[in-house]
Amino acid sequence: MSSTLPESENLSHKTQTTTSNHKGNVFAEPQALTTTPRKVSTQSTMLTEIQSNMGPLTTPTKGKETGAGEPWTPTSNLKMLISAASPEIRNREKELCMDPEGGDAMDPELGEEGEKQISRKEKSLGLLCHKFLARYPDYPNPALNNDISLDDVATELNVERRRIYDIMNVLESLHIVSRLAKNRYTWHGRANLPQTLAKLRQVGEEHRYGQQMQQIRQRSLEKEFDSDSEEKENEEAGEVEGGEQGQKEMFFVELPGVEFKAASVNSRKDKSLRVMSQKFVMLFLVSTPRVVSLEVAARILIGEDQVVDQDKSKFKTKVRRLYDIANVLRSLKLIEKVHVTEERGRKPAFEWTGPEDFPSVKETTATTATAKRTLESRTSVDNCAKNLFSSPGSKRSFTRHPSLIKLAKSIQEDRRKINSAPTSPVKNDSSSSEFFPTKMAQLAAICKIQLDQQSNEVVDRTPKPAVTVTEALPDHEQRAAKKPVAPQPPVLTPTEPRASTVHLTPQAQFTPQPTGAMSFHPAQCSPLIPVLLPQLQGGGPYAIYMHHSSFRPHPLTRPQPTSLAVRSMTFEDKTGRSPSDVTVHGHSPATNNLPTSSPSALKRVCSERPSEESPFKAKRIDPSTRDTSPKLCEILQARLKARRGGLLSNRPSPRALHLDPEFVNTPGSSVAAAANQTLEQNLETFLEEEKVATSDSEAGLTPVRAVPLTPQHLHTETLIPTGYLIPISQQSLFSYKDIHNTESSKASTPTYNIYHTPTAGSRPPPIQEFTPTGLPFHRPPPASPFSAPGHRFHSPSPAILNFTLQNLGLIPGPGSVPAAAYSPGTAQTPEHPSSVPLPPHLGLHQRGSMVFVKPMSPVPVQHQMTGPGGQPLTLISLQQVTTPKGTALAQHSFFHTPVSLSPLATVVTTSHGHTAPAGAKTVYIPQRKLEVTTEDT
DNA sequence: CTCTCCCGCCAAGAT
DNA sequence: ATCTTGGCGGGAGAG
Repeated sequence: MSSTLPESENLSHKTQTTTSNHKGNVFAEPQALTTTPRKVSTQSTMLTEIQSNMGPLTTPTKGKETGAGEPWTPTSNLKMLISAASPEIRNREKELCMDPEGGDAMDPELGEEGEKQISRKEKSLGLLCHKFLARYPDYPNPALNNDISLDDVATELNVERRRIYDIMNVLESLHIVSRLAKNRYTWHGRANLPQTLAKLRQVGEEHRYGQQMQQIRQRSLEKEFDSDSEEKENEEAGEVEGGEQGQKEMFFVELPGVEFKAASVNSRKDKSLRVMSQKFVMLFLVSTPRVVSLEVAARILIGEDQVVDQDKSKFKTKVRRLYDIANVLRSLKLIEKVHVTEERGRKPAFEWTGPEDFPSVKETTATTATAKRTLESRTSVDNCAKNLFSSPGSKRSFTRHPSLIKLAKSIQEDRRKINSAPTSPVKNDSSSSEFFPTKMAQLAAICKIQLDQQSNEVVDRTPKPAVTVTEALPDHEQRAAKKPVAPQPPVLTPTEPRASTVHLTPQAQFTPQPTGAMSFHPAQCSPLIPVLLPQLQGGGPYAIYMHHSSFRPHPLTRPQPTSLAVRSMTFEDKTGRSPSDVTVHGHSPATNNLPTSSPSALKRVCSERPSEESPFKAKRIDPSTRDTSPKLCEILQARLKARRGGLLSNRPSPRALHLDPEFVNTPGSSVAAAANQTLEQNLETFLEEEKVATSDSEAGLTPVRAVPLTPQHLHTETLIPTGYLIPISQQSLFSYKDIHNTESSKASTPTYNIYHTPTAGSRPPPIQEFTPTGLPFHRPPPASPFSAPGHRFHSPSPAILNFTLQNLGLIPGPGSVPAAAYSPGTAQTPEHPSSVPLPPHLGLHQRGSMVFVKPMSPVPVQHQMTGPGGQPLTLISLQQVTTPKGTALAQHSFFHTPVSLSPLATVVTTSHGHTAPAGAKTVYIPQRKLEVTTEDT
């Protein structure tokens, strides 16, 4: 109420008389209207809208305000709500992570205070971004259409379009969204983030940003000494860096595999925001302390151009932009503001709080190499497609045209098919992977997230050691605490204002650093919780990218695995024992792995840094590529796709959607079917495994399965578990990892983990602790050596054991259905008895059926979803129980398909370092399956 | 004061 | 020509 409104605003307000048009599609915000018509509120909103009037017709253009009958903008409510929330809260949110609950604010009618003070903060880009992010899940189900309409968003959030562009540009730079067409963007969420970061890091290294930063820092010091405040200077220094020269300007870095965002790149010389944002992120990724001061960043960013002049103005402008970017990144929780106290004083800076892991560069490179190969082989067609879309530089003309994009996609598909051809050895080209990887990644991510969430509760991020950070910390801590579990976020329709607040909650969940944070957690909490996590490494798609720049000759020579090991399982111990038909192709030395990670953290658990993994992945990939498996995958994939398309319509409920539809649908796929039959036998074994797994899941154990895959394959994965979460104990995971890394690495053994669904209960962290021994099953008695104390992770998951045993023949096997019986889970789960919602029976016995959990997105993604209630869909919908077949298939596919590891896998793998004495533990699991695949074919 | 960074003009491109 | 994107920098709020 206070009168003090910014005058301008008041003035500006125009009535938004424009009520009239709204295009239909826009959904209106339901709610709306709040009582308070506050003029105040109106202010900004209206502005934007006005012009729009004209637009109505053809394009949906800006909507005017939602028409709804009320003139008042619905959004205004939002604002009000927000403002209503106490400022402190708001701040807190901003600073803290997201916050969870948040809910407070809303109800009050708020009418009262209204917007009154809309302090600048309320309008901050960061807050806006938050609101924006709250509307979409971090890991959206790829199946859904995750389109974002700028108009709608602008309307709903009640901001000018201009502001949305700022956000979108940054998000696009991280591949969180990609531009589809004119007013449309597609939401990818964080699924691609790991890849993107890996890529950016790589590029950053190539550009030697680290060095440049160093130089700049030094320079500045020198200057100081000198006395200067002025800047005279030497550009030379800048030039020296030279890094720039090389690249001159870098273009927008894309993830080829992922989607081509081709369109996006376009025009406007890609100067700014987008590129700037990427560079900025790169700085963090390459700088050792992970802290980058604004000044340094600005300098580097300016760099290319004329370092020389360094006008103050230019600098200033750059800084402004950096703030804009930083605000968005902050909302993403990738960075946090801090102050660096340097010699002279404290300077504003930002610290990276995002994921550290993600596939290391190496991987990337490896990938790259692979890609190269691929390229070589690639057909011209491919190239064309790629070039058109991927490379920014060239072809701008096409860029935005939607039709082209489609064309390109179709081409790629074709290509894919071609590749799949048996003969072609090569294959995997990045491009083909396109979405799939993404999807996979997403799925994986989802799982991961859930895990994270669970783990998070307790955890916090470790304090960062170095950096002199003076401020902010407190908040962070709090934020760390974010909400643990799932919440049920009230799902609101996006439109709703209130919702926004609410949304936060959900977001929080997601956000909580699924990606990055993890690293931290481990350190602290590790003891109890398993955090595990996963880093997502790669999100799967590693293989994909190709960088122009990066081609390096890395010939990775890897032995190709002749065998197709499709999946390998590992189980502990028994080193030799594993029936390996799996091929272990030589293990690579896997040397790397250095954990950059915190030394301190070490807890064994934590230890695993993803980075290490990289090697593995690469290897895995390779094999897979070569292997037949890819083919299968492709085929399946193709089918799936086809099917998917059809199916989509079918899907019953939205929830189902969340899960991967494809997955569900699968049954239909002829291929799969065929496979089934043939496979069945084999499958059964698998099934059992599964069952076990399931049961385990409850228990908390995770069985792992690995399958090699190439990115392309990934999509196949889709089949897999996307939605499917099963609880697992982390420990088991780790152990697997270890195993893998050592030897199996090469053999691609992806593992997949099962997580519990959140709903399922939050399983308490402690669970991990229990050793598998509890299991009903026995472990293989003999070999227990692995159990040796040293290993950090003790026992392998029972499931695995079972599996192996079965294979070995020790256990009865498939025939008996025992899964349920086995279900170790029951026995084990100590903790949350109650929690378990999905009891064994569900998962377990339905063989086919899997438990699906809704992926996290509480948020109603698309408007469409509202339904199920805002509730997060909880859980589990069993999938189609009805369709038995389908389910069955699904499973099969599940097994068969080479799974990508993607993030999940990575997770698993991580721990190398720790692994104890290596040799002993590693166990390989036999994978049988390839056969299956082969058969199919 | 400095740090942040909102606002929105207005141009470049797309249509 | 209109609309969409988005560079850019004035200038004001926050600290």
